[in-house]
Amino acid sequence: MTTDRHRACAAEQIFDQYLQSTHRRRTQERMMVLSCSESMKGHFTAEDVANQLQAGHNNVALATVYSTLDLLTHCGILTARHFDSGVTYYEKASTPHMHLVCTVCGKIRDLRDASIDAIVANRRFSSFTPTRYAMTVYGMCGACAKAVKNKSKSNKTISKSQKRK
Amino acid sequence: MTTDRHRACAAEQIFDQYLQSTHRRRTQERMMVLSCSESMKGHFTAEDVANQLQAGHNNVALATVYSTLDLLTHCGILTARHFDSGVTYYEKASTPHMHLVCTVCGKIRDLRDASIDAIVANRRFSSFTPTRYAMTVYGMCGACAKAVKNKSKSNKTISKSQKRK
DNA sequence: CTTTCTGCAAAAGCTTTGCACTCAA
DNA sequence: TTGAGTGCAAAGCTTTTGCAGAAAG
Repeated sequence: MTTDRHRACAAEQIFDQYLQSTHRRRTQERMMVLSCSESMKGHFTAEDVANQLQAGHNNVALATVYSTLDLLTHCGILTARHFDSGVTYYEKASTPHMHLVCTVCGKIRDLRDASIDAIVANRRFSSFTPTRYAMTVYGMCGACAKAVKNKSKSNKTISKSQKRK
Repeated sequence: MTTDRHRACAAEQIFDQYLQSTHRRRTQERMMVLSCSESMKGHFTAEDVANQLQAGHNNVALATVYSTLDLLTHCGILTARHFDSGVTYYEKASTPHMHLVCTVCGKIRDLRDASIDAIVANRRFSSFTPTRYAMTVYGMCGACAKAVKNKSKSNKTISKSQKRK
């Protein structure tokens, strides 16, 4: 709670400064997209943000959401991710970590592993200079494994909200 | 050379058997997409295949290319990859490996690292059961680093053929 | 012959762009 | 006041779908 609020506060300061230094305007829409992003749990899409804002009767055009998410990514508040679909997912920027993606229900879990970080940091890639890595492990989450075991006769129990494309 | 031809031969056998066992037809178009894929170096897109076939006066509709690449992926001849764009890249299936992607010119390099394989194979992910991983390291390739160093005044030397989206 | 596959074109899904109007500075 | 930002709609790109005609078995 407190941590989240602190983070949101810090994010606003970072964004303010970014807007100032790049001579952009501090519009209501941009601030709404920021606060909505900060309120999101885990991974979300541009459409998720637009929908959530709409639900709160704070309509912001999808095009504006996209452009603001782009700004938030550029100033380091968000990180953009691409998994096995054409959709761009955003998440609050944090320390490097890998993602566990369930290929059945689509759920995405974050997982930190120091040994991966160490490999990227210490390995030599000959003339290639690394700046960041994306590590995704695909498989089946516990819930889906249980569902498969329990009900092997009724096929496909994909929770609609999780399935994309 | 010889290895490539052997591989292509094996791929044709695998595909033939896959088509038979799934009661699909062995059409000229499917075989053309297969042989074109086998002749490709590194990573390629559906459009690359369609263009190459067209160049050889063997037109195959893009929709057919997509559907065949999908079959080839399902029977294990190709692997589909998604980097930081909405485009699907294909490559000949092989042992697990990571990708080095240059964020300047877009070049993709394969790199095998046993320690990554070992981490995924031996690590416990609590209730999550892994089936495969995708590890991508983003950064700058040697050629681009050199270009930046030599010509810091002339900006942007992105080779058109490599740049996507 | 029968049924699947292809080609073409149209549609779909995500994202970007163009333009007149709005509003932050 | 004024030019950057917004909303809306239209376009762009990659990928998928529908359907009449082609061809594999």
